[in-house]
Amino acid sequence: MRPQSASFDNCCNTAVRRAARQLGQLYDDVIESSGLRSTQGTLMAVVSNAGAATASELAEWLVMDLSALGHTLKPLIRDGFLRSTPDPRDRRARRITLTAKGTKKLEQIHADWLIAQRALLATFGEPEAFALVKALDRISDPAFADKFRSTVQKLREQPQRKSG
Amino acid sequence: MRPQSASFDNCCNTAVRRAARQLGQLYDDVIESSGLRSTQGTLMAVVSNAGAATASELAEWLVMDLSALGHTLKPLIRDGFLRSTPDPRDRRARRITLTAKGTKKLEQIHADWLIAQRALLATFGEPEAFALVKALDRISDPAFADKFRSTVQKLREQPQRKSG
DNA sequence: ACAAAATAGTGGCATATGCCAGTAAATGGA
DNA sequence: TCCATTTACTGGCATATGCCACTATTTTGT
Repeated sequence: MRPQSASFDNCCNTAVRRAARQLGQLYDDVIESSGLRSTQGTLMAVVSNAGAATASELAEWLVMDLSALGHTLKPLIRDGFLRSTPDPRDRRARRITLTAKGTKKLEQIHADWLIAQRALLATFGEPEAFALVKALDRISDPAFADKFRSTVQKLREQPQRKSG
Repeated sequence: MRPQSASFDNCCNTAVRRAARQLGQLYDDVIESSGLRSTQGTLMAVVSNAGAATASELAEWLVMDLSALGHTLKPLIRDGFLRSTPDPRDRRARRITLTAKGTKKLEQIHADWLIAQRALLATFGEPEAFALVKALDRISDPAFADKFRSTVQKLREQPQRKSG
């Protein structure tokens, strides 16, 4: 099979999803002994880093739908790794924090993650890996989304204008 | 919030998943009028390109679990875009093909996808976009997965060896 | 102060994706 | 030929993720 239909060549969306599946499988295997998935590890790391953020804040950083985040938080709360406590100053909001159990689990995951990180740098190349993360972060930037959307808008208003 | 916990800095897995969500939302919006998601568009494009591949072959190219692929094929078959016919030469296998309806739908999606592709190249930069796809394709290559796994193995056998 | 609008979450439904167990068929020896 | 193994798929269960509708609060405009 050719790498991809000529008509849909170089589709960044296709490529990024496929790579996400590949990396997900590789990282899941590495942290397998923790009993958690790499997606859950990421979520706990972000929660830990944020300290006591609201679901909205976490969703924004993760570029994730708020309700989707709520769904993914559920098993982690159910299993005692995370806690969701009402914010006394805004009774609509809840603050997401790590429990003691969650903190310990995150440390365990971190040890395994280090292996994965070293393996990635060694097999993909350090500068290449850093450049890749940088490019991906640029795509995840809300400013990129804004620019993309307004460009789509413009392209739709004046269809394929002949150059020259 | 800092870009990410210092301890989990430059996690390629986290970055690629986040970018996948972002691009997914952007591309889904662009092809929204088709009634399909960009993941489904990708799947149909791959099926079209493959001609009459088995689920196993499609799953391999997509770096996707076979049963996961089976699940995602279901709604497209149910809605008449794809067809799954038994292979007479190997009665375990089934050949996945586009229906006439699916072919027409894919053409419609392609027109929208072209807009998204032009917008991506314009906002992210052409050389940067091509380089990104190339890097992602390298990660999706089975050879990369093999190298990664064997490196993990080695790192586990001889933990952080002091250099020098 | 009050009503309209914005914000924060939750629950339901649908697709996306993975693992495991089970079925069916083909393949590879002895 | 016959059985063990491998291959192709299917179904069940769980998480991942998004959209929409709904509830509860807070904020805003007058």
